[in-house]
Amino acid sequence: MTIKKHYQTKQQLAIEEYICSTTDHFTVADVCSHFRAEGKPLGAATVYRALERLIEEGKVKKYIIDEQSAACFEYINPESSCAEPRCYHLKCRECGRLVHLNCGDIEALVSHIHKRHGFLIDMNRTVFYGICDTCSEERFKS
Amino acid sequence: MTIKKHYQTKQQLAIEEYICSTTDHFTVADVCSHFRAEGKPLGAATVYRALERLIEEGKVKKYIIDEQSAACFEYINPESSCAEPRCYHLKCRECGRLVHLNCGDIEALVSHIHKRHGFLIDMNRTVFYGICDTCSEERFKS
DNA sequence: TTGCGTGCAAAGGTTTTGCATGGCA
DNA sequence: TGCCATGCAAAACCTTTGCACGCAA
Repeated sequence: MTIKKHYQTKQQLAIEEYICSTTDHFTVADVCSHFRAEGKPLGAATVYRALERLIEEGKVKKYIIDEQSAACFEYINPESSCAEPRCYHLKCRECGRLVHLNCGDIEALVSHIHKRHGFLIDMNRTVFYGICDTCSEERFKS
Repeated sequence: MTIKKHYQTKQQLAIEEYICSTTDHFTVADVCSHFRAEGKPLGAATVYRALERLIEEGKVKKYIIDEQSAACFEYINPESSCAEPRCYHLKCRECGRLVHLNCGDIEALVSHIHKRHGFLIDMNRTVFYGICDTCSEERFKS
């Protein structure tokens, strides 16, 4: 296996700059329409390929919200707590909020499952789905 | 809103009988090819519609494994362990295999995160991504 | 007889791939 | 100059929908 060279292109920089400016999650269609509106259209394939690379670099995460709508992506700020290896992600199904969690118990579980069940979980690719505290309080009120 | 009548057809009975016999998860394509092999082909639309109904009835669960492969379904035997909430899913990024895991430690973690971090994880929607034992052995060999 | 279910094909949407061209190093 | 990235279109894929026909009740 050979190491692939990585060229830095205008499109890639533009994409990264744009997604850095987003505070929320975005889809490939969002990125495309943003650049189309600026008169500098980008092919969807280019966006998919750029995001794929950013995912490998750990700068972007991909979320499956539901299987027949477009995938959601999110920029991971390298200076935020997410740059730490002990940062796990919880996604609220209700409000869509992404919660960061730093919890040693998760590491313990990953270790346990590796030793006892032979499966090595990659927490950078895994997202817990559920309901956040705010939304569960909302539910009780109504 | 009117209540819809529910006709019991041969196809629906056949589908339910087949998926009862599965111990694992299955896709719509699996169901179709099973009946095609038996010389009694079923339209995919029929299978989707039948499963949709079974989901409403609580007999089947649908898992989103990843957004561009087919959805996974699973029969919920009312008497089996899967009726319990202790059935978790691990997806191998290498071979794509979906592994079932029954591990009390996961429940403990879910409980811990709920109590200490206020987030209620829904394990029916959460899939752990990683590398399975078979694939990690393959890696060391090469 | 009523009206739901089926089956086929077509449409819908997202994502991937092929290939010629353009651009980075 | 070598090779990767881009862009366009086509393909691949899963899933839904429309419509005529069949079949359960």
